[in-house]
Amino acid sequence: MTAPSLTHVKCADCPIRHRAVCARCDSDELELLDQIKYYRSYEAGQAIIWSGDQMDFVGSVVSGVATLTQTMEDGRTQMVGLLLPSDFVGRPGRDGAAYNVMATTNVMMCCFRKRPFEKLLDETPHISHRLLEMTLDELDAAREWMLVLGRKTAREKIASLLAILARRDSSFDKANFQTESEFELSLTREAMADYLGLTLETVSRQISALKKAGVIVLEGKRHVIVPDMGRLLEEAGDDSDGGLLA
Amino acid sequence: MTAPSLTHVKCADCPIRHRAVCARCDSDELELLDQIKYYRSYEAGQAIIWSGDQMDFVGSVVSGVATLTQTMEDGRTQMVGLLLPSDFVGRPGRDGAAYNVMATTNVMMCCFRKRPFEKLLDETPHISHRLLEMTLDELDAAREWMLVLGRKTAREKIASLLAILARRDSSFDKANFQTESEFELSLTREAMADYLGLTLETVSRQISALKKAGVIVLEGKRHVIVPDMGRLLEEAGDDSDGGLLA
DNA sequence: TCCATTCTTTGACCCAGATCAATCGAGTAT
DNA sequence: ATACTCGATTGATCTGGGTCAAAGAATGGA
Repeated sequence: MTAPSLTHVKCADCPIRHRAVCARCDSDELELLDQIKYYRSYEAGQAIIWSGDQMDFVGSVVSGVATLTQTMEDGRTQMVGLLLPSDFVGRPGRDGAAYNVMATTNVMMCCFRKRPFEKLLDETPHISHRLLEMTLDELDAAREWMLVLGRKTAREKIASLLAILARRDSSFDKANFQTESEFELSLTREAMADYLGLTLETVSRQISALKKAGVIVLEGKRHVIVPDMGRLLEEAGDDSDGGLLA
Repeated sequence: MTAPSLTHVKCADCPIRHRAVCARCDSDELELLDQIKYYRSYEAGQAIIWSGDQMDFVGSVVSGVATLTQTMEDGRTQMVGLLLPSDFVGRPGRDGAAYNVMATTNVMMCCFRKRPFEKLLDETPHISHRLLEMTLDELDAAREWMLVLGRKTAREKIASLLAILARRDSSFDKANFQTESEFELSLTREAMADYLGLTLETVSRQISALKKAGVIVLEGKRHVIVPDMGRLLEEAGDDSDGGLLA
């Protein structure tokens, strides 16, 4: 179940202690990866990639939060992915970007030049294997989100999003299942609305409602405390474990 | 762009002229595939897989239509994927099924026993490579559907679904772009509703509206004629090519 | 300090789509 | 024929969330 992580592998020579590809790589392969690797930072609000642009790299988020969004001509936008640290960006085998990628907070990306990375992929089965696994995980996540978008109420949508963020945030440790969690809410109300297929007003109202009901506690506007994760998952309409133990 | 298809490869010894894995395979590999391959048919309405079940095979749809659905405890259901001929089912590297898979019409599946298929995947980079490509395509499709679910009106949703079906149905040839299309609508109003995050009544009303507006013509309840694909795509809120030429 | 800007909250009202209910075929079993 | 079923249609009504509008926070210049 816990395959060698493609990310979050400590790396002695890397200032941010982040090796963005594969724990199973031998030192020659890591050498190759280092040669095609570079870091790049983006400021909050800045575009990382515009839909349709040529993409000459793939990579993964080291720190910060970025979003994948799709837009219709009339301006309606839908977030189709949330990129948290360790998430992969880019599509080997295709040049044009299919989505807008925006930095929500300041973002540090670990990038690999695309052509050499694709070459490496062809020559190194376990990297390609791991990438397949990650893509299948993303597909599962996207499909879970389709249920949220299609069938959940506004309140359930908000609770689902908060549950995801709580789960992904460092302070929540799923192995040592704890009922309390606490995290920084790095999305604006509008970004949440775009993720949930709602308006920002509805997001604000439902957050207030969850606050009033004691499901969450807000410190300031952005710091969220969840006194009881079970309660939050109930509000999200998830079955008891909410996929946390999956 | 048009990589060797994992499916739809003619196969002399196969009664349905469908080789479900890879055009680049050499004859030894095809031999191996044949050894782990079997066909299985399902009746309309029958479950192919229940969420949570052990899955001992992966495979692809040869004929018919199947659906991937997720269900909440209270019965709300959301279709998260539509499986048309050539679509792949199953997740190498995971045993439990994550969704319900239901046969909407009579379905013929080409199955591969899972363990040997995974072994083949490990040993045959181009199969694994092709599977990655297909998974990335599915991910794109899922994300496109998130936009539909989150931001489109009921009418646009119906038009989007009809456009997808028209595109996938044999009679529509995207290389030779034609303005008219015609296909069999193999989903009930309820199944469409589950795909679109609507109720079956709304689906029925919007189909009636599109019919009245001349966007589609119905012969009986299930045979759809689209006099002008451009018009349909407009109704779907898609940009002009609607991804048809992507 | 005082704007100005950006994000957020809250209120009042409205409407697209849900809900509830009745009816209408088209099979098909009796 | 008649009665049942299952899907589809259509109508009447209700409501969750959208829309429009105003007013609070928080931040950052000048």
